[in-house]
Amino acid sequence: TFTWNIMIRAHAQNGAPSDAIFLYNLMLHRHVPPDKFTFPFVIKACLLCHAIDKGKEVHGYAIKVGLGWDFYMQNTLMDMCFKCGDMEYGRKVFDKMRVRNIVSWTTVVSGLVACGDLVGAHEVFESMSARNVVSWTAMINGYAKNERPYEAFEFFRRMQMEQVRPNEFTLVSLLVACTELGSLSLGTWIHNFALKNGFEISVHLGTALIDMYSKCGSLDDAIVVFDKMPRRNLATWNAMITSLGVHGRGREALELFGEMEKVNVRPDEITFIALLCACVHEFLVYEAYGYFKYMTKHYGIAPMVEHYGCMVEIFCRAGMLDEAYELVKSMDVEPD
RNA sequence: UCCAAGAUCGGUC
Repeated sequence: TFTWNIMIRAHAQNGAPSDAIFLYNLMLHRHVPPDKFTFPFVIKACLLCHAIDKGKEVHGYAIKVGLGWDFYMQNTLMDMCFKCGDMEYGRKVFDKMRVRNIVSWTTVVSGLVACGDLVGAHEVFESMSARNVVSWTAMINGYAKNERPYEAFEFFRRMQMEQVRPNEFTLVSLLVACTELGSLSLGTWIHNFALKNGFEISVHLGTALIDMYSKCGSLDDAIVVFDKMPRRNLATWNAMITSLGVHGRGREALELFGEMEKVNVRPDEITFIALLCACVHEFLVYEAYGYFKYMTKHYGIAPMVEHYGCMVEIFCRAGMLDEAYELVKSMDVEPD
């Protein structure tokens, strides 16, 4: 059973959730008894496959073998229900739980947030007897993502009054709220707060800072953050390239792309949207077409409607209406 | 061996 668990977990966590479910089926077929560790892995795999019915079936089986009481299994099941959009069933599982821990409550809060039910999430949140940093961050993130930045900060204030220390996730959510507000001063305050409290400028925090500074109008601060970051990932590079392009520094955006390739970060479709946008701003028709072709030829990325949109725009601005029309006719995606 | 929260995807309308 131990070995089966390891294998199921490995597949569930490495982008092969259907193989994990297959292994589970095989396990039962060979009469290997699953234990309490098996079920959360399998249900997680069901979540990743959006196989909500299979997840419910696994749950039923867990109950049958007497493991229906397990926190981990029940919490994972709830998480699956909410993330697959089945709010009612998620709540039903929660209501039926005889004992709940803080993770159960927080899972419901973040599940309702994921379903867009901020009112319901808030209600559950207020009825919690204890809240940790994850519970608070789930609410803050919900408000930040749903264009309610003031409430995000109101919860942050309450959280501090209750002496709960924010973590990196909290700060990233607050930066999203700052970006929403367009408030450079508040964003800078969060940045200083992070530095004062000993937070490393990690990949996530750094990328959120670059995005915030750029969208709040301070490209220079974004560049400083980018240059200081000890580690960067694809998203970091995309954020910086996008920012340069948006601020009319398209040439530098293209140069930065060259650096990105030099350090062997593989660009994605978003990188090329950023590059084509940079070309649009600088009227670089020839370069844009070069990148458009290069994207597919060198990286095997199929152009999306956004890429075509950039190309059409740049052709039109250059007065090359025939080229624009030809391109639209050749599209293999639906025009928007 | 197990559970919950986070970032980049433009301009325009």
